Amino acid sequence: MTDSTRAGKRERLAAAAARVLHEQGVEKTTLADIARAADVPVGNVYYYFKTKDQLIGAAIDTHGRELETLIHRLDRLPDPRDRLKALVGGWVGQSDVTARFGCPTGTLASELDKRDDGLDRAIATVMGALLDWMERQFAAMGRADARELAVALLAAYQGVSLLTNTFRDPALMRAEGRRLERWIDSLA
Amino acid sequence: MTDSTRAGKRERLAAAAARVLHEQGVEKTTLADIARAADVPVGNVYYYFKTKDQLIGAAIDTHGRELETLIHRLDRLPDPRDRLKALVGGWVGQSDVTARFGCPTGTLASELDKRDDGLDRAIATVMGALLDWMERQFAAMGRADARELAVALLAAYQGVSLLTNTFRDPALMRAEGRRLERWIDSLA
DNA sequence: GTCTATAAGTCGATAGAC
DNA sequence: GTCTATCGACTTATAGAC
Repeated sequence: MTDSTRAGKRERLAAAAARVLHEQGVEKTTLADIARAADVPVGNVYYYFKTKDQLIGAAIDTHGRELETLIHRLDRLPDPRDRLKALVGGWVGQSDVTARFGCPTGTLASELDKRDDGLDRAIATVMGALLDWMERQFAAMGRADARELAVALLAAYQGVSLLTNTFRDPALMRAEGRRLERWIDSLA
Repeated sequence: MTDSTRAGKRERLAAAAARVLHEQGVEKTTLADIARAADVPVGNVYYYFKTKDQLIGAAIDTHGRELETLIHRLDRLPDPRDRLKALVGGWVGQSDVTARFGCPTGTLASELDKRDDGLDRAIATVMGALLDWMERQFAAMGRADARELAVALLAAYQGVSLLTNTFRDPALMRAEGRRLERWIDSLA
């Protein structure tokens, strides 16, 4: 089998893992679940990943790259205020998925914290990259308290994602999105 | 064995479950872990609870009663604004525990959502009771948008709890607490 | 390189001794 | 009523056939 096919299966497994881990949670997801979603035989997973942890790590990397792609798209907007509001708009656009499964990054971070492996540091790095980007936008708006505002905005999203998921009500996310856009506009 | 001792063991199991489930997470916690924490023989757990789910349900009830006790204490304060700020102050006081294990209610809600049983509705009820109480405080302050403000405040706490836990940094919770107190004061 | 069969271990739950 | 011994199901991981 050629290297390209081999790489294809590896990537398929990582992408399927990212999706299934979000929907079912880390502990409830078996390697069989991921293998089925990726259309790869169960026992064959270990040819590509030595342990389940390594596969989870690959899923985190995949998720991190998707988040980077989103950030690069937002960077095309000239005004940092518009970039932040576009980010909020993207969250609101995902409110139905969030009501069912929660925020992909947040639920993963919450679950991985309870495990002994070092994977919680990997998801913290992904979340830290988003936080740093948000801080740069607030700084470009001339705010001296950019870091604190970035934490507040990301926390507002993570929190309303949890409530949206707990009460299974996408309207919570939509209302909070409107409130956050007004808040961004109100900042000097 | 008398009924009082039996009730004592039941309550000890439920209280130990609430504590261990918060620290280790639902899926990582075995019945042996809970039995050990409650100082009850492992197999004997099934005399008091028919299934693991029933024991988790009892832990949720215990947690809900603790939250009710807190709310009753806050209700003694005459000003609704002071009640909300005292609630925030309580969150900040728990920032070290939150950095290690996250918010007890939030992590439980996030984990139970991934399970098939109906326990996610039970924790949603607990969280809904807190949300309703917060709404009443904002309404007493004369706010027509009391519900939306209650969602925003609870979301801010849940979100910063997740960030505090992910980055293992209690200072995040303390800074957000100060910001939220200023925000409450700023409301008409 | 790819996949099947199975080993090894864990956990929830039960049967039955005391 | 209390507790021990153990069953049965499930999951990760490996050995080895093709």
